Amino acid sequence: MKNIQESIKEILANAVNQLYQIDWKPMQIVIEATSADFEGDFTFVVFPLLKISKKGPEQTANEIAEYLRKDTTVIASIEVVKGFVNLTVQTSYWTNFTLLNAQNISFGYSTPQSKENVLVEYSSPNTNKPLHLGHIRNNLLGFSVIQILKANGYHVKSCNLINDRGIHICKSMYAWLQQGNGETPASAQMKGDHLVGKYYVAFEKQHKLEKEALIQNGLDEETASKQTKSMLQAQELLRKWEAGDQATIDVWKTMNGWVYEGFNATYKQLGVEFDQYYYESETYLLGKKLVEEGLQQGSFFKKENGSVWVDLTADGLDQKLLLRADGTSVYITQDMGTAALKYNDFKYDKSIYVVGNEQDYHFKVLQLILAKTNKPYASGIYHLSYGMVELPEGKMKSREGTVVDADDLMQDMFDNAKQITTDLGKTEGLSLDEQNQLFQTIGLGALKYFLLKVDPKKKMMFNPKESIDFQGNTGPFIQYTHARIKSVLRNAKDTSFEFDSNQVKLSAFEKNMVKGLHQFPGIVDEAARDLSPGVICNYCYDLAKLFNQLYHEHSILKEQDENQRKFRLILCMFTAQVLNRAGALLGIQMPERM
RNA sequence: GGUUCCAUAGCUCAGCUGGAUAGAGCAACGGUUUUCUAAACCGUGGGCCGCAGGUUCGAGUCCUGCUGGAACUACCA
Repeated sequence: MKNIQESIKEILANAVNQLYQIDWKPMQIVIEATSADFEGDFTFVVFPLLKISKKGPEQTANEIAEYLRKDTTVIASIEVVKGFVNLTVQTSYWTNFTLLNAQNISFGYSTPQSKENVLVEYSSPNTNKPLHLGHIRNNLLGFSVIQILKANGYHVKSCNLINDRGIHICKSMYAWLQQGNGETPASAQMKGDHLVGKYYVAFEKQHKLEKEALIQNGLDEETASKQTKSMLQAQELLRKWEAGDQATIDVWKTMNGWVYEGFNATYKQLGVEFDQYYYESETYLLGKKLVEEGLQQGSFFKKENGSVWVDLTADGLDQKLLLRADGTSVYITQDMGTAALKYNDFKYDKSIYVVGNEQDYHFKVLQLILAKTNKPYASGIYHLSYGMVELPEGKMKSREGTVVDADDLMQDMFDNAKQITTDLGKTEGLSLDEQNQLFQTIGLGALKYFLLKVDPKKKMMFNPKESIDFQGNTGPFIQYTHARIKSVLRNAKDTSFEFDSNQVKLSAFEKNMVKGLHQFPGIVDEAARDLSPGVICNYCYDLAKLFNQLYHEHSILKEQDENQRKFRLILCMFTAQVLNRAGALLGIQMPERM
């Protein structure tokens, strides 16, 4: 069945061509959903036509309306308001649409894996400290974007690049060696990532003390920062690591192992996963090799001290360092290596990096370098840049302890969900396991919706003092709507859907509901185009709102008219289905009851 | 200094490629349950859409300038 928008465009193109002797294709006709304040389903704006019609807006609109009224097979009625032609579609279209799609579980989704190969890299943590709220935004965004792309028919794989190497982990290692007394996650009764994070903080504390002492002795801050005993020792560990010193590598492996265990627990709770892991310790050497190649091709150049650079002044940027004078690699070197490795593994058409907007410059540089060295995958890389999560006092900073820990936050959400659910007396009849499952679902639903509803590009505010809402435009509101529908469906005795759909009359509420459901495929498409889960969130909220209005205005199970009652039940099924599918795109589960 | 991004109700945010009287939630106040889940529904108040120009039949949306904020501009990752 052709979709209704296309049909209307055809009809309009036909009308306009006949009336004004032009040759417009249906493609050129723009229609939009009629504003709620007016009668109609779709609206055609005539202003762009005025130069051709050579008449006023109202007169032109009336001429078109007059022409369209001759054929009522698709369009039932037309109303003209100033330059706007408001079209009302035949009711049978809406009822048929509902019957056809209510039980179609792939409604809104494209044929699987018919489009390009896309690789999405997300999460990409450092291994010296636990995950925080910023990482949660990253993880949820990455996961959701993957689901959205899959729903649109892309062949998608995910990966996580672990920054397991570098001065940051050496800092934790040094502090642990100095102060740890062999402490382990088991002995400390602490998640491994938190334990390693504890030593990172300990390092920073000691480093700060030593730095202040050096400043007292007359050194400037920058020099002092480099000259503390802690920092020199951490640097020494990094050198030993690069030289392959066994004892150092053993400590490194052990501590990273603790961190991975901790990360995996957090990932599992968040519900995110990865097809493939990459480790910086395994990609940076390849990066170095690529720099050497580029040097020989003449894409890069060497300075007197032996450091290697790329000149991007022609592209409006500066010169950028690729290898230090001592031959060690920098961040971009490693990313060149990873890009090559990823392409080799996945042969992607598009490679999406879910990384914060503080690295906009970095990715601009990376893309230019890949293009300069004629890599076939240069044009396919795309930086999905998202804004920082800020606290009322500003940006989160690990070393200053102003971070909202991921595990703590999830625990808070769980506790809040438990509190509210218990207060509302909704734990009755549920086993302890079922209760915990429910608190988890609701708590995470609130958190995920809270983070995903904001446009990814924009920075967002989180105030730890004000807990995340469970009412209004929130995840639990949508989950509640789903549970409410499921409750109605459970109570429905007559589940046969044999009835005369021609007898169904659509009230304003029912029609709004159907129109809302009708939008879903377009929304899924839009979310993929913009790589924005927020689009899905807004849609879920609107749809849930529409259902609650309908629910309040109409009785479903007690409706006397059998045709009408059965149609409403179908609408319920359809709505629950779409909420469920839309929730899946966000990683939000829809409970059967709550 | 340079580059990029942002600015909408007291607060947190929507507003699709320019379209009709700028919308939600929270917070405040008031109402709705003998009836399918009240985590709901309805209502009231609250806006020079940062400022000034420009393009257009039409600008929160596009262009220019200005003000305010953020990030980047490291031989850190």
